[in-house]
Amino acid sequence: MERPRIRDYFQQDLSQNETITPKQRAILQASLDLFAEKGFDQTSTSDIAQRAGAAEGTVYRRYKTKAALRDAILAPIAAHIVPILASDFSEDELRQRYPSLQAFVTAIFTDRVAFAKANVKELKVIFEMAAFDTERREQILSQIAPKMVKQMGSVINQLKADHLIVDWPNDLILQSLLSQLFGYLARLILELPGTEIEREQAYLITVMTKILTPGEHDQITGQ
Amino acid sequence: MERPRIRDYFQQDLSQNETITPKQRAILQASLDLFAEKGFDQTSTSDIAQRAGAAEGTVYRRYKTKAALRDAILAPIAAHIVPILASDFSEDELRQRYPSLQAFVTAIFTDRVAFAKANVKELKVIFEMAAFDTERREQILSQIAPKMVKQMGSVINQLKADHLIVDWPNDLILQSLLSQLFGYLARLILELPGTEIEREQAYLITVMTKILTPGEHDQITGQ
DNA sequence: TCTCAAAGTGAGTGTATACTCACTCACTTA
DNA sequence: TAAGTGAGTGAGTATACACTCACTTTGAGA
Repeated sequence: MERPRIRDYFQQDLSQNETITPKQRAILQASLDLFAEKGFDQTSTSDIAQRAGAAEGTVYRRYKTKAALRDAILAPIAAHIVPILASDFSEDELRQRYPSLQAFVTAIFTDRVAFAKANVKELKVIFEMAAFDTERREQILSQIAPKMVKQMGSVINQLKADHLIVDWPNDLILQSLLSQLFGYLARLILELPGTEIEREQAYLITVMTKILTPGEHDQITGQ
Repeated sequence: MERPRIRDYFQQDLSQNETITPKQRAILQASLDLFAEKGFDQTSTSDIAQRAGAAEGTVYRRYKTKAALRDAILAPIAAHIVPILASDFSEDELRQRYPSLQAFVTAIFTDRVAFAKANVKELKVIFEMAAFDTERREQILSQIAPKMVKQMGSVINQLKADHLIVDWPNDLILQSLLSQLFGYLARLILELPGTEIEREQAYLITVMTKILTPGEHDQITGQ
């Protein structure tokens, strides 16, 4: 495995923002926690102040509005976390040819799942935003989607050329893989009764491999 | 196809509630639309009154609180729509043995997808609730999940006995199928750039069939 | 020890909005 | 036609909450 610890990006980014005081850090943390627990609208600024052990005025010292506070939380997610989850590959990885399909699937998804697990709260907040802020959703998607299609696309094309995977349109392939990934993440985020997570993860990889394996049933029906 | 028009349940249920006046119906419809467009918290009762062409007082004549209004919308969804989507089969269908895997998958999902399409707004509202109302989510799930596991389980067991599908644990099979279904629904609900929906639907069935088809790669790895 | 700037404070303010209530009006029944 | 009923109304109320500002505390540098 040996891949860089992706989870650090977030911490990094938060502390890079000039010098952030302990109080302000507490406010960010409390906001993130409360937004994830109750949702943005259900969280009042006085809730935040209370949880952070600060006065309400302190919340407004750095962030002019409640929305700006939310944005300060979402910014590093949009800037680092989402691209990582959605598309970024190291150059090494892109150039590498995968010996087997299973190797590819394992390489791509293992660290992403681990990363998502480490950032459940952030994902919850960003999903809430994505659900009703149409404009912002489209903005983020328009940045992510083409990159993802392009980067994943080149790997997929390689695998296709090596006859390691099924010959379907790339967007359809991506859709079914992402569905599996998000189905799994949904269980994490919503804390659904998730028997043994380890077993699910192994299964996830098996299913994805199976979807991609070339075979006789690959013709798309009903066309 | 020839299956009963499931989408009528909702209309039915709404009008069954004693005698509902046109104004009250307009208020329910406006609420549903606005909740789906902007979310529950972003919608004020005066918004609703305005959209419905009624006075704000009229909103409160039948529904004592804004939350009660939301519940009046969610109740029929929880009572009919979600069970239909999630589990209910006609007795006929349960007794029937499916000649092929593809026939099974097609039968199960075609009408569900059609049904979901016809109820996008309702699904959006119920998903919003499910995201942050932990208690209610668990309540609904505890009603639905066992029924689904039991009903789908018996069909799955039959198919297993006939060696038509892979021999995985039922919950894992359900999870991967539902992931595909919800991945598809998410595109509908969020109105993501969805090239041609017809193609996607045919693909959905193909992928599900492929996941279920028995084969050599079926051993779950990393166990 | 004093000074100054920045961080922190919390009582106070304006506004949005959930909800109420005294009233009107359309309609039915006697 | 008179009385009664209940749906509909919208100005009014109480409250919660985002945001402000005059003031206090902290701590680094002289």
